[in-house]
Amino acid sequence: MQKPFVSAQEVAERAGVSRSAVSRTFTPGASVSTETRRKVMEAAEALGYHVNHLARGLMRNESGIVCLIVSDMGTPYRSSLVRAVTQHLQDAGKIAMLVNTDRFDGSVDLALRQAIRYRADASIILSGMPDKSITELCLKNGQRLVLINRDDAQPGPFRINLDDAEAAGRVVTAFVRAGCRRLAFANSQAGTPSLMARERGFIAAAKVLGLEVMVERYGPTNYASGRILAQRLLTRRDRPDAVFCATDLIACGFLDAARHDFAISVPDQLCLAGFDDIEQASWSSYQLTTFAQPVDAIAREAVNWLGGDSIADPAGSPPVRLHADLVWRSSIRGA
Amino acid sequence: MQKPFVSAQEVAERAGVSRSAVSRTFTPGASVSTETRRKVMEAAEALGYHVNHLARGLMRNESGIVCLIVSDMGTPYRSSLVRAVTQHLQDAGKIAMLVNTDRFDGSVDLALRQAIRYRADASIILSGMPDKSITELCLKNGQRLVLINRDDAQPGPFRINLDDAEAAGRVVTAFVRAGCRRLAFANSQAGTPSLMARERGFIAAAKVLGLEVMVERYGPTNYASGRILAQRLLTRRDRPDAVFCATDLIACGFLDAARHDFAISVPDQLCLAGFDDIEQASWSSYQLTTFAQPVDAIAREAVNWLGGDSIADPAGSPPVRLHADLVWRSSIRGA
DNA sequence: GGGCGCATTGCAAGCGCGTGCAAATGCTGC
DNA sequence: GCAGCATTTGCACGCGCTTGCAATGCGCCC
Repeated sequence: MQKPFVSAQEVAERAGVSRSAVSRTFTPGASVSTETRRKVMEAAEALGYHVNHLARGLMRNESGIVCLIVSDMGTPYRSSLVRAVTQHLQDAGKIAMLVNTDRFDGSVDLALRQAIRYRADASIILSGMPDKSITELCLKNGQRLVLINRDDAQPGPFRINLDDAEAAGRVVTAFVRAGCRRLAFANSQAGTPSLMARERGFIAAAKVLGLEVMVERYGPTNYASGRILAQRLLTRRDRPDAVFCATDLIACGFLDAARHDFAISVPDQLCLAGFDDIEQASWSSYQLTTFAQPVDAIAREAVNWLGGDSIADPAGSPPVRLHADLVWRSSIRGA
Repeated sequence: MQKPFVSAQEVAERAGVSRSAVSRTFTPGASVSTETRRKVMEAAEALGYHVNHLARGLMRNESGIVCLIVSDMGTPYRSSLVRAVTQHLQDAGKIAMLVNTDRFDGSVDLALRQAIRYRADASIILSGMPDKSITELCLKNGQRLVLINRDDAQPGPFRINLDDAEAAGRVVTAFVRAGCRRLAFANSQAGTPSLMARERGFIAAAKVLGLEVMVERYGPTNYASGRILAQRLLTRRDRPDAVFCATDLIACGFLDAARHDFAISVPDQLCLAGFDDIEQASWSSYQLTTFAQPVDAIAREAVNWLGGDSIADPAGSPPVRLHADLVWRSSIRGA
């Protein structure tokens, strides 16, 4: 199709050595004399030679490619996670392949197939849930699998989760300490494991203190849903005085609706908390009290595991559980 | 390193055909009888066979990989662009490889080297500017190059730009129509071609109407810079009554500072415009009048060009120039 | 029945690379 | 000078795939 790239062969000829010498020059830890190495490097430089990683991957059975499977990557939290993961992958000498699964359900499976085709060393799933059969196919082929924030029972993949439920408990404490009694949880209808864990944790912690929780669920996990949820919760006769939003995006929408549509003052008349600590949460129009996703730690954990000899534990290890710090801002009284 | 994947060889044996038959079955347009195709498919299914795209790329001299070179991908505009591009690439049967260049200067060159190593069919540069020598290396090797929103004179790559200057002119009109006379431009210090084009266009259009423009530049292109820029511009004796921010992110910061730190009402006392139309611009706390980046059109344009036989025009074609629609919201009076 | 054209199939070469193995080289010590 | 050793080098094979070419089989028409 196109002019072929320069090959090791050509470099070898120009340098007056064998092709293996070239190969070895670019293979760390191989045996080459400094003299031939110099000659090879010189020729390579002159010709603009770069090792063909496709061919190398073929030989080594290790492509260096890691597949990132993501939906909603235009979203602040997701994009920051993608950023962190690619950064850590690069630092580890690997490269990220990005697959977008926005389009339709089942595209996670398609994405994993794509990962297999390109012989990715691993796939990191940031959203959605693959079919059991396909994950098994991946694992059987020696492809590593990382699931981030999607704690299903499914064993085999390496899983990284947050202490969602425990975090939700901390919010209850904060709300009650601020004098709130009418608690509500604003969730999306996505039903993601981590979202549900927050919801359950919130309800459970409230129950311990003898408090009921109004739960409302609507739409996808975004700003618009937050507005709708506010509409629903703030028009109730027993209007809540404290709302935990499953996500910062929802919280932003909720807060905007509360202030602008209902003229409710936050935090005086209404306490609000979110989750993720997206950048917007810190903007002065929001100043949202929220939980910080340890994005960097998540990425580090995932990439480290990929590097390690994790064959030791045969798919039986429990999920890694990371801590989400509570970031105090002014959407809850009495910081 | 790891259990090898199942190969075409094994499928062939199981199906009782030759390896070529398997290959042809998975090559669209190749000559295979329906009977053998069936047998092959059956065996492939049973064994969980997937064509090795690394090997295929080796033969065809066409990997199907397109390298995306990005910085600040946690940012709303950038991430939405990445999203759109990967989506279009997937629809075109290609796959995106993501390289993050946040770390340091010169990493764009490193990224392009990486693209060459993986024999990417093309590289799309969304941020930063590669060295001339390295782009030449890419082009010489038959790798296609797309530059988005970085209009440097450098010919060779395919370039997609917006009508930044013209858009800036429209803002001036809107400001003047709203009765503003003291115009300002709030820019970052990044000095990106498109940012500078907006600045120059704004100044030029104002001059035509006999108006001077106060220009302030500070820091990177983000919210925090917007706040600082507000600090600088709004403490002037001849405080501006209309500010065009180079970016929505800057505009958000500027608006927040104006409202919360200076108790200035927008748009009554101050008209504001941004650029990009990030999601936050539509949030009710901002309601920013801004220019919509035609993200989808940009992505489509780029991917289409990759598909076409663009060898026809030998690097001499002028940049494609797309139009940025003005989105009217309430940060300028008199919509 | 034989010759012809066509669709299908298998063979084998080759894409660019890594690597085991054996040959070659350099060096040391006697 | 030569055996003995360590280091370096080249050869050749194979990774999984595509594809040109020749061989095979089939149906068709004269």
